Amino acid sequence: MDFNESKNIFLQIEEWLNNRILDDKIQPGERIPSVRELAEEMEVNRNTVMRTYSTMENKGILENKRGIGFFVAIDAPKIIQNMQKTEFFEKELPRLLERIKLLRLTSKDLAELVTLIKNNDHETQN
Amino acid sequence: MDFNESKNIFLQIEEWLNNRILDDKIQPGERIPSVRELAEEMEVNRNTVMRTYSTMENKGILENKRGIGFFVAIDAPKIIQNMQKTEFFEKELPRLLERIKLLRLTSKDLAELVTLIKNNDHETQN
DNA sequence: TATTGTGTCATAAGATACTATGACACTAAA
DNA sequence: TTTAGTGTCATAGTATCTTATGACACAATA
Repeated sequence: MDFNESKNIFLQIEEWLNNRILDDKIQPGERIPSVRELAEEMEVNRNTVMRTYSTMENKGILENKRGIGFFVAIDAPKIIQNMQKTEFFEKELPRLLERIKLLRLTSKDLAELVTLIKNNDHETQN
Repeated sequence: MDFNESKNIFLQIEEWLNNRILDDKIQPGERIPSVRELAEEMEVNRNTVMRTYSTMENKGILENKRGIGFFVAIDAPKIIQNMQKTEFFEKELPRLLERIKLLRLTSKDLAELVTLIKNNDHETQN
């Protein structure tokens, strides 16, 4: 995995895992790779992965069975979604709006955005 | 200034300065606060500010006159805009699209975005 | 010239992230 | 019971960011 130099690795792994859960690539109740496995796969130290798993366990996203492994909590998707939605509207969106203003982005740039979001309307009730 | 814990301080200062330049709060040719001044104002070490100024000088955003101070380069806004536009379309936008998909954002959430961008159309030729 | 404010450089120290490694407790399965 | 795979903990070392501080060269000004 290629990591962003300006952000902690264990946080980037958490983000990666969160996205996989939200995207149903890992499902609630399912077991995730062991600390050692993921560490080797990502070419990272055991302790770094351990730190990711621990923080996610504290947030209720992961559950742990000693001697067996880590599992995705049943309501993990909901927890992640709530967390990220808050983060999105309170920090990322304001930052995005500011960026759009400063960079003078136009409707042409917006096209792809709109069509994508329209599709979400059809899937969910609003 | 309140810094984000998960990102280097000297980078956050750079981002802050870039935004002020793009927003015309600091204009090309204008002198910016001295290393010591900004360090004190932001409650940060001199060397940290120095690092920010140095990296920005290497990018051509700032110019330096020894014994006098740092100045905003004439074409600083253009340089910053090019850099950020690239960054935006190659990294932030893909990340945003992914986030929208995962969080199932709807048109209601999009409203503010659209109106803002429409305004940019009136100001710029496209 | 003397003073003050610039940037610049060097050194040391602290904090934190990450790595490397070993050892131990627990669980499942041969 | 033995073995292999889990998580867990402790220790030490490395790298990087940040701080703290002093000293020096340069420029503007009284």
